Amino acid sequence: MKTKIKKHDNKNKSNDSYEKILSSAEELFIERGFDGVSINDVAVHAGVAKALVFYYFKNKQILFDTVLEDYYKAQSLALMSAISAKGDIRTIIHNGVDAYLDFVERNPGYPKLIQREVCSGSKSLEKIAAYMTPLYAWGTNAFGEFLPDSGPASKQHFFTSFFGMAINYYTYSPILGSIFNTDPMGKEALAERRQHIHLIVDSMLDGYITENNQAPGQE
Amino acid sequence: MKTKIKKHDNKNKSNDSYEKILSSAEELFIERGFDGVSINDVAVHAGVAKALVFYYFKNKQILFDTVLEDYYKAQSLALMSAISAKGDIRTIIHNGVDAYLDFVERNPGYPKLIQREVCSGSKSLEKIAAYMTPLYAWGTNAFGEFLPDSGPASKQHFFTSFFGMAINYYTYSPILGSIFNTDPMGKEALAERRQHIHLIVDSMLDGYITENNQAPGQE
DNA sequence: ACACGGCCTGACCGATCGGTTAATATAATA
DNA sequence: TATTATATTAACCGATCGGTCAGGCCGTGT
Repeated sequence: MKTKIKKHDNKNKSNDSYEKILSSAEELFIERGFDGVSINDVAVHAGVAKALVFYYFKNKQILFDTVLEDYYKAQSLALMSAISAKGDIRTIIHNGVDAYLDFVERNPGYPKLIQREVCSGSKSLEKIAAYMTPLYAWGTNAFGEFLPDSGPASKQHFFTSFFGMAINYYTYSPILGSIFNTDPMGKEALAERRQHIHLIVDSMLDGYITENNQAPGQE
Repeated sequence: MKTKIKKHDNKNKSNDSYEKILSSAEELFIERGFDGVSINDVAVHAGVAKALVFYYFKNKQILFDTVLEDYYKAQSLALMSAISAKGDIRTIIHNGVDAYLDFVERNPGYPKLIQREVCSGSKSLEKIAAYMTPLYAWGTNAFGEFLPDSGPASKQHFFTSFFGMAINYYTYSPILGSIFNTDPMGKEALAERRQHIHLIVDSMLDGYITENNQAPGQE
C-alpha cells in the first residue's frame, strides 16, 4: 500500500502549517511565557487562522506542552552521546558540560522557557521535572564517584550548584548586559563563559578528588 | 499643625485596604507572575472591589512595580550592614552570603518573582537591572581583591557563578523536590544548603587566594 | 461524475481582561 | 450642621481571551 499524507498523527508531520504554528508558538512562549501569549498571537505570527491552531492542538496547554516536549527531545538527542560516555571522570564531566553548553547556545530560549515555568506553579511542572530527571541523574552519578551521598558536600548539592551556575548566566543575560555593560550573548562572551565554567569544574575536581576518592571532611 | 490622614501619598500608609491590596498582589504575582494574575484576582483576595485597586494603583504595571520596589527596599535593608562591612575578605564574603540567604529564606518568593520577569522581556527589566546593580557591585568588588578584571577567571564571572549557584536552588525548588525526593525548602534542607554554599566559597577562596593575591594563571 | 476526508477559514460564543465613571458612604474640618 | 476631602462601590466599557462551529476548498479514490 502506498503511503500517503494522512491526518496528522505525530508520525507524519510533513504538513507545513503545523510546523509553522509550532515554531511560532515556540518563539512566542520563549519571549513572553504561557500566560503572556494568546492563541491569536500564535496564529498571526504563523500566518494562519486562529481556528487552525485548535485544529492541530486541542487547546493552549497541549500546544505549550508540545513545545516543551520538542525541546526535551532535542536536548536528549544533544546529550545522549555525552551522557552515555565512559572513561576518565574528568573527561566525562567536561564533555557533558560542553554538550550541554552547545545545546543551550544553539537554543538560548530553552533555559528561559523552563525556568519561568518552574518559578510559576505551572501546570507542566511534573512534565518538566520528568524531563530534568535524566540530566540530574547523569550529573549526580558523575559526581557520585568521589562525593558523598548526603550532607552539605553531597553529589546532589554539587550538581545543583553546577547546574545553577551554568544556566543562570543565560537566564540572567538580559540584565547582565546592562550591569556589566557588555553583550553576554555575544560570541566571544559565550566562549569566555565556557572557559570559566570549565575552569571551575577543574578547580572543584582538584579540590575534591583525593587519592582514595574521598571528599575532604569525610574521613 | 496636627497630622491627619490624607490622600495616600507614599508617606502615610496607615490605610488598611492599601496594605491588603499590596500584600495580596505580592502573594499572587509571586505565585503566577504578572500575566497570570488579574486585577480582579487581587481584589477578591484582598476582599475589596476591583475599582479600589485602580484607586490606589493607577494601573496593573504600577501595582507590579510597587511590589518589586517593596522587595527591593527590604533587600537593601537586609543587606546594608553586610555590604558596608569592612575587614577580612573571607569574613566579608561569608557574612554577605549569610545576609543574602537570610533574606531569601525569609522571602522565598522574591527570587522567583525576579527570575521570572528577567526571563520574560518584562517591562520592568530596567528597574530590575537597577535593583540588582548594587548587589553585583558589592560582589564583584569583594572578589575584586584577588581576581582579575577580565577573562574567564574574572571577578564578574565568579560572582555571577556564585549568585547563580545560590539562587537557583530556590527557584528550582519546586522540581528539586520531586527529583531528589526530599523537601528542598524544609528547615534542615535549607541549613544544609547553606553549609554547602559556605563550603564552596571556602574551597574557592582556598584555590584562588595566593600569597601575593593573584589568581592562578595570572602571573 | 461524485463522494470523501484532510485542510483551512470567518463568524461566532460566553467569559474575562484592564480600566473608567458616577454615585455613595464615611469621616474630618469649619 | 454644612462642607469638603477621602474611601469605596456597582455598573459599565470596548477589547481580547480560549475555544467552537458550520461550511468551503481541494486533492484523491472510485
